[in-house]
Amino acid sequence: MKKITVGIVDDKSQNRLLFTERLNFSDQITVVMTASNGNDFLDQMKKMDFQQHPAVILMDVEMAEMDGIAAVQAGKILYPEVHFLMLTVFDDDDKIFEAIKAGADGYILKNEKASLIIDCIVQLAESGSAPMSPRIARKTLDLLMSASIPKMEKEDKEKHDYALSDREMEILKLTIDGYSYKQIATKLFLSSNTVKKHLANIYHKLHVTSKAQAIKIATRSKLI
Amino acid sequence: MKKITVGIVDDKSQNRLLFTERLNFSDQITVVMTASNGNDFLDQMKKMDFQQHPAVILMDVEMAEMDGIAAVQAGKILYPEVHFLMLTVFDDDDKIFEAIKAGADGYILKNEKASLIIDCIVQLAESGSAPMSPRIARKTLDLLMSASIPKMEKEDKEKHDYALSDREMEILKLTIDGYSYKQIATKLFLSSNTVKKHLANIYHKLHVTSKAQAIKIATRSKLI
DNA sequence: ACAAAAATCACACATATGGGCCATTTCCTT
DNA sequence: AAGGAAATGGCCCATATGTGTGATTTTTGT
Repeated sequence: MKKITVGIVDDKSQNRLLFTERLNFSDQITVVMTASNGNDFLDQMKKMDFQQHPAVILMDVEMAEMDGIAAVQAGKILYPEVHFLMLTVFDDDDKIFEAIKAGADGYILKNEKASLIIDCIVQLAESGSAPMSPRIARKTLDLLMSASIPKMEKEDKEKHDYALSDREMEILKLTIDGYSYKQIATKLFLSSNTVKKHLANIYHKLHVTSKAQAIKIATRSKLI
Repeated sequence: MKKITVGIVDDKSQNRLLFTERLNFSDQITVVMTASNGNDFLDQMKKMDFQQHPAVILMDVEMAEMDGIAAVQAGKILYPEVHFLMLTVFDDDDKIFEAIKAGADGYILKNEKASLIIDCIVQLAESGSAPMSPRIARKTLDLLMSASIPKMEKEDKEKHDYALSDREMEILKLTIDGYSYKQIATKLFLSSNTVKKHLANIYHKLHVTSKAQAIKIATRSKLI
C-alpha cells in the first residue's frame, strides 16, 4: 500500500521539523518535501516532475516572503491535483475565507492533536473531502448562515495555548487598552525597551506586525 | 425663585456655546461660567468667592490640558458643595468608574436630549441625587452585579451619531481590521495622506490619540 | 545543581504614526 | 448662487513603533 506523500511549507524550521516528525510517525504518511515560504515551495514544485509532487501540502498561512494564501492561489492553478491543507494558529475569519477562495482544500489549527491532523491528511488524500477543525467548521457555518447563534463559549475556551506567557498577556492587555510603550513601562515599572521587546515577541507568536493587528487577533480569538 | 447656577467646562468653544444656549433656554437655569479645561476651571473657581460658585458643573470628560476626571478630583476636594455632572460622548466603562471614584455626582451622554440634561441638573441641584443616562445606569448595574444579562441590543443602536461620516466609518473599520495607512489607501484608491487626515479627524471626534485607543472606543461602544 | 525558559534592558535603524497647517474640489442645502 | 460641510491630498516635523541583535538576570523544572 502506497504512502501518502506530503509537503510542508512553514517559515519556522522548528515547525517543519516538528510536523515532519509527527507525520512520519504515521505509517500511512511520508513527508517528501519541505519549504520555508511560498516562493521556495513553488520553486521546488517547478523542479519536480509530476510524479514526485506531494499529494497533500500542509501550508502555513502566516509567512513572510509569500504567504500561504498567495502560495495556494498560485499552487492550485499550477497543480490542481495537489491538495492544500492550510495550517494556522488562529481561526481568523478573514483568512479562512481568503484561503477558501484561493482554493485551499482544508483549514486546520496547528495546535490540533497530531492524530487529528493525520486523519485530515488521509481523508483529504483518499476522498478529497475538505477537512476542518471543529472550531473552524463552526465558524464558517456561523458566518454563512450569519444568523446569530446564542454563543458557544463555555467549553470553548479550553485555552488554545498560543504560548503567551503571563507577562506577555499582561502587556498585550494593556496594549489593547490603548496604552503606549511608555505608559505600560511606567505602569509596570519597566523600561520601555522591555515593553517593546515583549510586544515584539508577542507579534511573532501571533504572526502579526502591528498593534492594531494584534488587537484584532487577540479579541477575535478571545484570548484577551 | 432662585435660578440654578451652572458652569460649563469643555475644550470645544462650540460645545460651550451650544450648551450655554440650550441650558439658558430653561428658566430654572443660568450659566454663570465657562472654562476650556480643568486648569482654567480651577483657576476661575479660585478667583471667585464661595457665593458665586456655580451649584452644578457640567464637566466634559475628554479634554486636553487637564481632563475632566482630574478636574473633578481636585474640584471635589476644594469645593465639596459643588455638584459635578460629567458629560461624555461615550459610555466608556473605565472612564465612568474613574469619574465616580473621583467624586463625580452624575454621568450623562452629550447626545442626550436637552430636556433630559436640564432635568438632571435640576434634580442634582435640588435633591443632590445622582443623575445618569439610562444607558450608563444600565452599564454600571451590569458591571456591579457583573452577572451577564442576555443583551439589550435591538432598540439600543438608535445610532449615537458620534458624527462619524460614512467615509470615516469605512476607514475606521479598516483600521480596526489591522490595516496601515498605506494599505487602506491602496484599498480605497486614496492617497495615504488622505487616510491619515481622515484618521486625524476621527481621533478628534473620538477624543483619542492613537489607533489602539480608537479601536478600544469603537469596539467598546460598538459603533463598529 | 544545571539547563531551559522567561524576563529584563540597551542600542540602532527604518518606517509608521499623529499633529498642524493649508489648499482644492465636490456635493449639498438653503 | 452662495455658503458650508465632506472628501481629497500635500508638506513638515516630532515621536512612536517595529525589527534585529545581543546581553544579563531571574525563574523554573528536573
